[in-house]
Amino acid sequence: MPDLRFYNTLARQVEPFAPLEPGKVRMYHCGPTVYQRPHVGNYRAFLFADLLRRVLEQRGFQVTQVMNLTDVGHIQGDADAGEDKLEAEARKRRIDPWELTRRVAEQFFADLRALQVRPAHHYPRATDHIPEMVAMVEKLLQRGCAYQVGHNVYFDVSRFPEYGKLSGNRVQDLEAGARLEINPEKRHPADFALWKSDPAHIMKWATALGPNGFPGWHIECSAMSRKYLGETFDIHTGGEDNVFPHHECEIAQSEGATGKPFVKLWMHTKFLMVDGGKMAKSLGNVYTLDDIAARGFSPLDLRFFILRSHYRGSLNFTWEALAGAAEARKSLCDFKGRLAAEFNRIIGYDPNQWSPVVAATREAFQVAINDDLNASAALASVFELRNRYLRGQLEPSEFRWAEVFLAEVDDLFTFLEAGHSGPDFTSDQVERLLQERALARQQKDFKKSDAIRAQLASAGIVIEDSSSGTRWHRGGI
RNA sequence: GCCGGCAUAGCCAAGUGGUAAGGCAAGGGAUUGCAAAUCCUUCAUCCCCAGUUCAAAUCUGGGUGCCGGCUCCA
Repeated sequence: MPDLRFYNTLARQVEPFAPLEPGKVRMYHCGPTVYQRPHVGNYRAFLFADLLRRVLEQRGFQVTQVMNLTDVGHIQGDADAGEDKLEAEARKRRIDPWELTRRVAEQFFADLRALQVRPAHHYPRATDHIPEMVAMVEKLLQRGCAYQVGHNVYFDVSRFPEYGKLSGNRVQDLEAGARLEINPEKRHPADFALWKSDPAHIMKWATALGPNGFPGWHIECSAMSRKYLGETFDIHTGGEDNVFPHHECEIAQSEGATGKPFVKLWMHTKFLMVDGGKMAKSLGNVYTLDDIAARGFSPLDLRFFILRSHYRGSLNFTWEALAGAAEARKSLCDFKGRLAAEFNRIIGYDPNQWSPVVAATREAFQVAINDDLNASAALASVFELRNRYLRGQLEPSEFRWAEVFLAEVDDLFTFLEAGHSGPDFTSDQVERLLQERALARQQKDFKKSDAIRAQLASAGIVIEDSSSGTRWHRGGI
C-alpha cells in the first residue's frame, strides 16, 4: 500500500499519517446543530468524514468514529442579549425546543442513510452530557484556566499561551468588538464562555455551577470527545468555519483541563459554493436532499458529485455541475453492468494473478486516494479502465479483475448502485422480450420495438443493436 | 484592520519546476430503422503584471477577484 498522508491544519502541511495506537484510529467529527434541516453544504463535511473513515478501514485500521449532535442552543453573542437560534426556531415553529431537535435529528439520520453514509459508532448529544461538561468546567476552574463572574464561567485565554496555534490568529490581533459587542464581564475580549446562566433560557440545568445554566458553544465537543475517545486522540474534523473560534477553543479547553495534547491531526473541509458564491437562505440556494430529488437526481448523484472533488478545494455546486456528475456516475454504473454481463465470456481468469493492467490502475487509484484523499485523480483511473474496456483493450481473462477493482472502489465511494424505477426482469424474461423485439424489427414494427426497448430501459437494462445481433446488460439508471 | 484559503477549457475538476489527467456538454464522422448505447475525431498554454530559471500552471514579488474566520454556521 502507498503511504497514507493527510493535510494537517495544525501543521499547515501534508504529513504522513501514523495512529497513536497501532492499528487503531479514533476520530471525532463536528456534527450538525440540530435546529434546521441539513443542506448540501453540511453534507460535504459528513461525506468527507465517511470517505475518510472508509479509507482508513480499507487499510485495515480499526476505526472508532464519533459525531456529535449539538442539540442545545447557544446564545449568539457573549453579551447576554443574544438570541438562541435553536429556541428562536422552535418558537417560530411553535414547538418545544426538545421536540425540534428530535425532529431535526431524525431528518439528519434519514439524510445520512439516503446518502449511504456508514453510521458512526457514537452520536453523542450535548444534552445527554451535561455532567461531563460541568466536570470539565470545574476542572478548568481548579486549574486556574477559567474564572467565574456570578454564575457565568469564562475561559481565561491568558492562561493558555498556545491559544491561536490552530488558526494562526493571535490574541493581540483579534479585533475586539469587530463584529460583536464587547462583553464587560470578560477580563479579556478573547476569553470565551464555558458556562452561562440565564433564567430566560428554556433549555437550562441546575448544576454545581449554579441555577439556570447551559453550556458554552465549545465545551460539549471537548467533554464528549474525551468521554468516547480519550484525552488524546487521532483525528478531529469539521468545516473550515470551525477552525476559529470553535476548534481553537476546544484545544484550549481540553489541553487546559488535561495538560495533554488534545488531537494529533486536524482536518477541515472547504465550504461548498453555490453558483459561484456563498450559500445563503436569503439567496434561496440552500438546497437539501428534497431539492435534489425534486430535480430528478438520486442522493447518490450528490454523493458522487461531492466525493469526486478534493475536500480542501473549493467546490461549486450548480445544477449543471450536478447533472454532469450524474452522467459520469451513470457511465460507471454502466461499466459495472457491462462487466457483469460478460460472465459467460470470461476465459483464462487466474484468481491468483492480478491482471497487470488492472493492477496498475488499482495502484494509481490507491496512490491518489492515499495522498490526502485525492479523489479526482483516483477516479480518473477508473474512467481510464472503462475506456480501455470499451475500446476492446482488456482481455476476457481480466474482466473479473476489473470487477474486483470496481468493488474496491465502491467500497470507498458507494455510487455504483444503478437503481431503476421499473420492474425487475429475469434474464430469461429479457431474452424473450428481445426475441419479440427482433421479430418486430424484422416486420418494421418500430413502434413496438421501441416500446420494448423503453420497457427494458425502465428496468435498468441497456440494449445495443449491431450487425451481429443485439447485446444487453444491466446497469442503466 | 488582522488571520487563513482559492483562481486551470462552455461546465465540474486533477496536476506544485520539464512542456496541460479525467468527467460532463458541444461539433464532425462511423454504426443504427431511429438511437438514449458504443467507436473514431475536434475542442485550454493554466486571472493579470513583473521577476527567478536552460525550463513555471507549478517558485518569488505586486495586483485583481472570490471563499472562510475574527458572531451562530459544514
